[in-house]
Amino acid sequence: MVQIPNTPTSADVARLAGVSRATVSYVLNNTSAVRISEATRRRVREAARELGYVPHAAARSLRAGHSRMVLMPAPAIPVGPLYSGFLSDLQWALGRLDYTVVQYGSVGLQGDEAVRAWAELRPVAVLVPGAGLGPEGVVLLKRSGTRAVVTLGPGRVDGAHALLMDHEAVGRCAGAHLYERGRRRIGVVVPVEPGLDAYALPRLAGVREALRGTGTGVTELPLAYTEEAAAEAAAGWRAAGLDAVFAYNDEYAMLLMRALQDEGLRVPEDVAVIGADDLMLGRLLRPRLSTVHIELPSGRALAELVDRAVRDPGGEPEVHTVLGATVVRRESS
Amino acid sequence: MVQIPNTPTSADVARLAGVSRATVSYVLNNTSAVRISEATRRRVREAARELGYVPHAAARSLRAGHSRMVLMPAPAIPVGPLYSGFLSDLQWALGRLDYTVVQYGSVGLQGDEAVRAWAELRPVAVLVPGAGLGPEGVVLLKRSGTRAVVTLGPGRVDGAHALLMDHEAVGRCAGAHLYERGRRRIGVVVPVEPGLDAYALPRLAGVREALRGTGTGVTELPLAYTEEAAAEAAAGWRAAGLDAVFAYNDEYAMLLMRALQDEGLRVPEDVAVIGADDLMLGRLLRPRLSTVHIELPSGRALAELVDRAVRDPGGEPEVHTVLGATVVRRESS
DNA sequence: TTGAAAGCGTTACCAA
DNA sequence: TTGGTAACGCTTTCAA
Repeated sequence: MVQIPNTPTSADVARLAGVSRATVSYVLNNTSAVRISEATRRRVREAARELGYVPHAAARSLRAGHSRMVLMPAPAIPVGPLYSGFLSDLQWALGRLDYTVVQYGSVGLQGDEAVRAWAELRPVAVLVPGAGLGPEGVVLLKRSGTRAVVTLGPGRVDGAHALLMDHEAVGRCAGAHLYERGRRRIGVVVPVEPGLDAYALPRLAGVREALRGTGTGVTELPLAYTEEAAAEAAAGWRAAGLDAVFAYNDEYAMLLMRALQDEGLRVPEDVAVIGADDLMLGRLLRPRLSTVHIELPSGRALAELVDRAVRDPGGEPEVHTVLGATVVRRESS
Repeated sequence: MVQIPNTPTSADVARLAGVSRATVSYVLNNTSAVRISEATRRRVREAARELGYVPHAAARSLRAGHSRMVLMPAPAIPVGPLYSGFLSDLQWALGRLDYTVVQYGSVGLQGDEAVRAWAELRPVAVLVPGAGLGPEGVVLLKRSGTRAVVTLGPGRVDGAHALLMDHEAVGRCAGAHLYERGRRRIGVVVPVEPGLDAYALPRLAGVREALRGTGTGVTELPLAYTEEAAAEAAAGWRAAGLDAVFAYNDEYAMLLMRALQDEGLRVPEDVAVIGADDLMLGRLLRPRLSTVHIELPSGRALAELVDRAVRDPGGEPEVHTVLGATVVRRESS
């Protein structure tokens, strides 16, 4: 008869090896404060291997009073290659520092509820992209033992470290560039898709700021990511009389540029188009798409910030302005 | 003097409310087997709120002997909108069933090591995309209490449930379509980027299968995702004499199509091009890009599979072939 | 060099 | 209606 195999515990390993649980712990954790004979070590390891023993992280961190888990809410919207690469880097760098990165699927959880769910896991650090965390959230996390809270997004939050992703700078770049190219009636695409406002509105504000006092008109253009919406926007273009558009990012730019061309407008003669994110695909269009190249912070730098913050939880919150924005002019502007 | 606030435990809540820890647990978990007076309930809740009490998930699952955590390794490569959407759906659907989805950052961990790291968290279920899990991994996970292991990828693994993503079908679709359009010398792009082989090779195999016995030549085309690589491939095109190409996906297709056009080749007259994934951007090209539309399983269906498997861990592994593939002919083929 | 035992925060059983 | 207590798996201090 087949025995349903119960999950082996360190006690099982101890029994099989003929030692105490303490000894098992010493051996498997290479505790240097205690000398264990080589023979015993082998017996223990062998027993662990034989049973397929895997330590229980919950029990361990319960006993230890802390974990090495860095928690991030999983992004709810599709992220581009830029951010994906950054995430991979970050995971790698934190892994090197012996942290474990875990993305928590918060889909469907609302602000405070989500924060409580994160806090239940007692992560040593929490990294929050975007703007979904308020000061109360930070307090709640710290109360439940989180040693470092880092936001990465447009604004800073009281009590948390911040990597300020200055999306206004993206808009400023684009706005200044279009102005310099002689454009004076500028449209700015603001996607209607939910969840993008956190980036789109600062970009719009950046354009406005760059053009303040120049007498240049800035028009907000809500746009859905569909061909129909783009065609509609293009159809009304001549009436609106815009001579340039900053299209939020390269994808919206490609969509809109095609619609404009189909409407018989010449790019860049009649209307200049610029995107953002410097996607490879933008170079393939004709005319080649101008874009704002965005430089994210290195994963290593962020990992080091996290590590510093964890080691000195009482320290002043660090605030870094990251995100380099530079115009890459191609042919569409 | 400011007291460094220790994380409040249920004992603290009990003390403040003047009741026992047991009562606190009853109230906060709405245990229906026990009747607690409304006055006590209020006192307990009030105390919990005041202290900012958040239960300790590790302690809870240690006591309970199980958790509701569904673990997935975090994808190491950028994923497109298709897969992102699927992930969001899945998280939402599992959330509805009261599971918590956690993506484990496995960057830098090798096969067995990664599996052990997952097992340490004692997830109730593990979902593994791709082909990184072997039968020993499944055994290890089950031994440490994982009630359901589901792979989602090209092949099945002993002991695990499988959602077979039949990428060969994608290739078969594309191959059959190109043949039907009269093409007889077909190239198939295989990205050189690491991590894509798991999808690219089955797609190639699918093309081969579709054309077996027809006397149609199938040529494997390694390609990097850069303009230079694409230009080089295009430069050698006439010599190779291929009259069609299935370009792995829409992004590689867009890249290659541009390079071919720049080389003076007419699409689709001289060479037919088809991609896969049905990205919006493919519709914006001229000629519009033909593609293989891929239908992933619904998040709800997978969530239900997971739930079934968790409830009946002894049951036979289910194997479902998912991933509907249909050709969307536009103008490039 | 090894073992016994305490305790981390919870919950569930059994008494009161 | 409420409280005491044991147990989950692990690490670590203290004692042998």
